[in-house]
Formats: sequence, structure tokens, C-alpha cells
Amino acid sequence: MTQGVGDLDRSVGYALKQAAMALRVAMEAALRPLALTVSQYSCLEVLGQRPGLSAAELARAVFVTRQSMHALLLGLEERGLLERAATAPQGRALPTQLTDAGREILTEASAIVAAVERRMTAAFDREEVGRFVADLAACAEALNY
Amino acid sequence: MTQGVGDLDRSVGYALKQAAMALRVAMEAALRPLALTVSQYSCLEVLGQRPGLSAAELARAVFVTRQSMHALLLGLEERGLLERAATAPQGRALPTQLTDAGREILTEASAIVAAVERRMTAAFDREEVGRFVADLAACAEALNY
DNA sequence: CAGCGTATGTCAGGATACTGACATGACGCA
DNA sequence: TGCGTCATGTCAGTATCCTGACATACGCTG
Repeated sequence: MTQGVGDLDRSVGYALKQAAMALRVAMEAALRPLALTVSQYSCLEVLGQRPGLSAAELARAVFVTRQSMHALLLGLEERGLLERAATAPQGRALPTQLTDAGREILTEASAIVAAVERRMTAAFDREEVGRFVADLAACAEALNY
Repeated sequence: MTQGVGDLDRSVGYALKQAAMALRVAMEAALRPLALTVSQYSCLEVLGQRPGLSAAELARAVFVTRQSMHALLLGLEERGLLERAATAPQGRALPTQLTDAGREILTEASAIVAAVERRMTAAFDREEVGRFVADLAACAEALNY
């Protein structure tokens, strides 16, 4: 028999949505002094770990569309935080790289975000955090067949 | 010492965002046949469990603003899924209730969403799900001081 | 070599949620 | 009674993200 969701407080989806929203709000507040949105920070973070990515690759990594990433990159480029190749070395993909200013603000932002994550998981020990992350990854995987 | 986020695959925030996004996408796809958005479903679900709530109370329960909930309710009311008192019994709050059609579609939607949640947590046993939900709630709580 | 499929960058339009603002009604307090 | 505060409903404007579309560039295949 199929049943309904039942009590919201016991719903996995509700809890997941609530936790994700709390994290997003906390990150927005923490990043506001740097004038960075969560999407902008995510873009910088991915770019810091994997320099030379194209806009489309960045979009997939950050879970937004190419179009959103395009607008996002324009803003970050105008602020001098990253630079894009003027011409495509191959195909149409334009490699993107952080500037010195970009790496600098990323260092600050990354520390801020790490602090938020530590606050979120302050009640967990190292092992519990690992299991929690694995569970989250398993959830995402199970939904993306 | 403050450190950065490190490898994204080991970041709690990244995993949480990814799982929440996968769930949202899966729910949107599952609810599309009923022509319900996730926010609309959430509204109906809360209203089914707590009839008579005002728009402002619903907004807080669903984590949207009063204004968003207002527009959302107009759409659901026009579809005949819920009805709002024409005059306020007290104060300005207008109690909202599901119609028969609303309860009917909620039953379907709730089963659909429950199926998505089961798919998401298919690899967990009952105990693991409970712990997982508790962990999520602890994360949300730790961020809302 | 021509054609097809795929990936990318970019432009335009629309949906959704938010912030700001205003009016109204209830309540507490001097 | 009158005033200040708060909660609610509602309107307007804005931001953000999405879908749709088009042109371009590469790779594969007949």
C-alpha cells in the first residue's frame, strides 16, 4: 500500500529541505560582507579547485544552467575576480581562470564558509560527519538514476 | 587556524545542497502530472495537517514570504483546491481550508512524494532513516541560533 | 566530402520568490 | 480614551533563475 507523507516532522524531505535552507540563509548572511552570493562563491570555489573550466562545465558543477552561469561570470569578470580567454583555443569553450583578486577573495570566502559548515556540524564528531556526508551523497545518487 | 572548504566532495555543505537539489528536481518531475509545484504541494500538505491556518502562518511553515504565499494561494483558490474565509473572524487573518478537490489531489500528491522519499532512502533501514532525519534537524537547529 | 549529432556561448522572454511599502485591525498601556 | 506596537493582507518593483531559441564549432559516419 502507498501511504502519504505523514507527520511533516518525521519526513526526510522536509528535514532535508529545512537543513538546506538554513545552510543557504547562513551562507548568504556570512558572505554578505564580501558582497558575494552563494552561487558566486560556489563558482569561485570550483574555479579555484579546477582552473580553466568553461562556463558550461562550471554551470554543471554549481548546479545552475549555462545561462545563469553566463550572467554570473559577467558580474565576476567585471569585478576583476576572474578572466576569460577572449578566443576559444578549441571548440567554443572559453577557459576561465581566477585573477589574483579572485584568489584573494576566495581565500576569505572559503574560510567563512568553512566556519559556517563547522557551526552546522558542531555536534558531530569526525566519524559522524563522514557518515552524514555519505548518506547525503547516497540520497542524491538514488534520485539520479 | 581557519582553513578553507577543501575538496568539494568532502564538503558537508556541497553534499547537502546536492541532495536537496536532487530531491527538489525529483519532486518537481513527480508532481508535474498533477500540475503542482513543490511550493504548492507543500502548502496543501501543511494545510491538510493543520486546517484553518492563515496565509502568514502557512508562509512560515513552508519557508516562503507572506507575499509569495499570497500569490500561491490565489492560484490554488482559483483551481478550487482551497477556500479562504471572505471576512476575518478576528484580526485580519483569513483562515484557509482545503476543499474536497484539494483533499483529493493532496492524497495523490502525498503518495507521490512519499514514493520519491522512499526511493531516496531506499538504501537505508528504518533506524538509519531516523538517525539521518535527526542529523538533518540538528544541522538546521545549529544554524538558527 | 556532406550530413548529422553534440556541446558551447549568447540573447530574449517568462516564472517565481524576494524586498519595500501601505492600509487595516487587534492588543497593551498610560 | 488615545497612542504605539505588532500582525496580517495586499500592491508594486526587482532580482534571480529557468526554458526556449539560435548560431557556431567540433567529431563521427556514411
